[in-house]
Amino acid sequence: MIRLLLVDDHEIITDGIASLLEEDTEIQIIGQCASGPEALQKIPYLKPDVVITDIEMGDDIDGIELTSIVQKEHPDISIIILSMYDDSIKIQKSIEAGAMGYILKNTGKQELIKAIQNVFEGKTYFSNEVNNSLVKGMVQQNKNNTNNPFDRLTKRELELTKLIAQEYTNPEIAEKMYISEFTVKTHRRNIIKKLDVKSTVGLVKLALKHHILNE
Amino acid sequence: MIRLLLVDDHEIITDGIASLLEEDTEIQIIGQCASGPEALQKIPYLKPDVVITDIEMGDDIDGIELTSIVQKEHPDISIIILSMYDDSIKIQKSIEAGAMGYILKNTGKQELIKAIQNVFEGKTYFSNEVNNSLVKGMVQQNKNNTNNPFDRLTKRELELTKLIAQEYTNPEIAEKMYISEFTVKTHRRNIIKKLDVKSTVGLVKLALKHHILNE
DNA sequence: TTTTTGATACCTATAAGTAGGTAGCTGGTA
DNA sequence: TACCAGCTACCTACTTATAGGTATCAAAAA
Repeated sequence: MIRLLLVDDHEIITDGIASLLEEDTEIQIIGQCASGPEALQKIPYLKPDVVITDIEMGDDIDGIELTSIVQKEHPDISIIILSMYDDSIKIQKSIEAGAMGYILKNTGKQELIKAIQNVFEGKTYFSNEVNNSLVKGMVQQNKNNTNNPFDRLTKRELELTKLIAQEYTNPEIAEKMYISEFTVKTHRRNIIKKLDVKSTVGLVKLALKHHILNE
Repeated sequence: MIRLLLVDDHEIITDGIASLLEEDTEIQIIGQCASGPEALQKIPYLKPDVVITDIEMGDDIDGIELTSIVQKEHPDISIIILSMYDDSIKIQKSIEAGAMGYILKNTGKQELIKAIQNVFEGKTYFSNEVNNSLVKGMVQQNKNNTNNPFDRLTKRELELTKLIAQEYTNPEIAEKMYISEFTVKTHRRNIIKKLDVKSTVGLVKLALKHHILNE
């Protein structure tokens, strides 16, 4: 018997799902919440096995944040995102938040039940449609990254940037690159100017964003 | 007519594919290379539309690096990774490098042709099997991230970390948080000690890894 | 009530980073 | 041959960050 909690600010959705699943002998709807805060309040005593939540909700806590909090406080609860959107960024953020499944609101009853059963068993459930959107979005994100600012750097500048991003100090970098610390400082200045960042922090952020280290 | 270049250090693979596609009237094999460097040498004069490459090759340049270089120097060429491995990390790195497709070596002829046609048309092609591995891997990676070092920080420390990662200086942070610069410095020291990083660079790297900014 | 933790604030001292400037040498290109 | 970019190196000057230490107060927990 799977204890299922539904979270969506549209009652018609939670009612619809409840109605859809009412004949299922293995799934028991133990509650319906209209918001993230309400869900967080009720989870400790309702003790669901699986939570299905929408992303967009009217209050401060959206479904992704809810997922993150529930994951942290109740790691045994499996969470499925139920969304209208197959937006790749949202899918990625849901996974990062700890969701075990992501299905769309046009999903049929059979797939819904499959998703619930899968995550209850500790597996993941992402529909083919969601998978395709995710991958297409990742490829597109990468294309939007095509204009790589690090292409503006010379070979030595790029080498030096990698060492900065690996937490070496100027004296350490000087030693590794067989140059003087004066030269390191000059390169740093040129790099920061070329990349139009405020400081080393901005540089490191950009470097990680563009995967200049193979990590 | 799609001009196709094959890159794999196992001749039996490139021969096999060539043989498989020889009856296809829309695809022309214009070359077979046994290594990344060989491919990079030949691409400028062979001018393929599509490159199919393995990942693991004996020399310094693997298929992912090859993809990255080809993408940069010849952005009109579409690249498909052909691999034995459905390893999520490799799939992600392939996408980051610029691959438009990823198929496994157990792929049938029809799917191979579909992949080639798709990427030639500027679309992506990732098999369902690859998609599922990618998503499962991403979820698993996220689970491995569960032990979030930032859980060790207090509320104020976390708030201050976010401001550091947003490139604010100590005086700026002091002003934003209504505290003295001395206190900022003390917090910084405590944070760096708690997280066991070398410096601000390490802190920013960890912060980005754990998505503490909503970017 | 006592202890602990978190937040705040300050001291001294030093290292590291930032920012402006200058200049010479080498190799590649026009 | 002349020019340019990249690399290297140094100067002055200042800001910022790091690192060690100390201490008080308030709130929460034991």
